[in-house]
Amino acid sequence: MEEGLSGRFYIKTSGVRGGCGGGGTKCGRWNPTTEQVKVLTDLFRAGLRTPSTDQIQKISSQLSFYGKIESKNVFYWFQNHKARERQKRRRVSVDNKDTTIHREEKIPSPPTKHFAEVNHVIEPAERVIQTLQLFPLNSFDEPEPGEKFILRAGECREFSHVFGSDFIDHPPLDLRLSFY
Amino acid sequence: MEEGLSGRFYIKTSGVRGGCGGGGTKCGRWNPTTEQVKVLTDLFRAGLRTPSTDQIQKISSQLSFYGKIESKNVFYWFQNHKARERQKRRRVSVDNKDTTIHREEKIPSPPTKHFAEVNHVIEPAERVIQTLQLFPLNSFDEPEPGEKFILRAGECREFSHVFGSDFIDHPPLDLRLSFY
DNA sequence: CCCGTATGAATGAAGG
DNA sequence: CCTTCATTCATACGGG
Repeated sequence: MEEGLSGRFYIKTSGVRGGCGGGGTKCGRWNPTTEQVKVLTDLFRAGLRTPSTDQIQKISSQLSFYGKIESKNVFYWFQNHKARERQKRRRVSVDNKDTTIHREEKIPSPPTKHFAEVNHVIEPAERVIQTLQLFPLNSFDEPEPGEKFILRAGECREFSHVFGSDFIDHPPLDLRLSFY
Repeated sequence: MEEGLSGRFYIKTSGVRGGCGGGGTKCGRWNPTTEQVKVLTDLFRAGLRTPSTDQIQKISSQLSFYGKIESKNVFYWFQNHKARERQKRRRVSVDNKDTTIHREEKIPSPPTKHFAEVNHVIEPAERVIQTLQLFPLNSFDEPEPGEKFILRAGECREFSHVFGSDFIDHPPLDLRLSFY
């Protein structure tokens, strides 16, 4: 979607916050104008993926007409755009792969409060206990200071202890999540 | 990005918590069910901060049992959760240091070079109509499968067709961007 | 209804 | 090229 202007019509040319347009304001980060985005997108659509330094220069120059912009912005733009499209594609494709165990249509869970409702009821349907064997390997970043655990690659294959150690209200199974 | 997102007239779902899927309602954004949130939170508490693509897939699959969900939702969830925790932590520490004062000064990002900012400003004097003759040579990567065009070295010097092919609203010039 | 807050989503910028 | 961080935008909600 188009940045913050998705709906708002306020011109982004003049940065509201972090805007660089204002008199002598230093900008935190480039905020492309719609025109700039458009051109970049078109170029991308046309097939441009990794512009050379030269091209970046030119594009940047051209786009500077629409607003402040630096070469690196163009560089990053393509880099990000490409990477994200790829990632999106990756995720989507996998999502499509029906990895899901859609049993039946989700039962409309009416009660949805933030904290209340701790005890989730297991529907009288067939109950399936599936093991969430995530974390086959490196998966954890160092917890922020103060974190209780530090789980790292290969050290944990399940969250048995984790879930068991806390006041989890899931059925106290390892990282098994009971579905029904 | 382009995203078919109606930036404006979003027809957002009725807002049945976590029940976007039910009844064929179209949802604008994922609304996690309590169970989903719970599991995610637990995983987070357990120390998981940045799940790999793989893990994201698995988690997503598991959670899809509780309701509609895509991998990107999981991805974003962790991204946001981590960021916000950090942000909160930061706020706190700042608060401790200087209470009341809302620091507005945003130290312009440490001069992280990298790009020899060659950005030259186009003099308002000379009116130039520069042709974006990009792509003098290898500039395109193979488009992801599904890409419409495949422009390669030397094949295209301008994007006339590109721009002309769409509903561009720029002044309908080739890839010429008219500067004054 | 309007507003404040929590949080999903997007993306610029880096680092590796 | 990949992954991660910071920031910002857009909503969903609940309260007044």
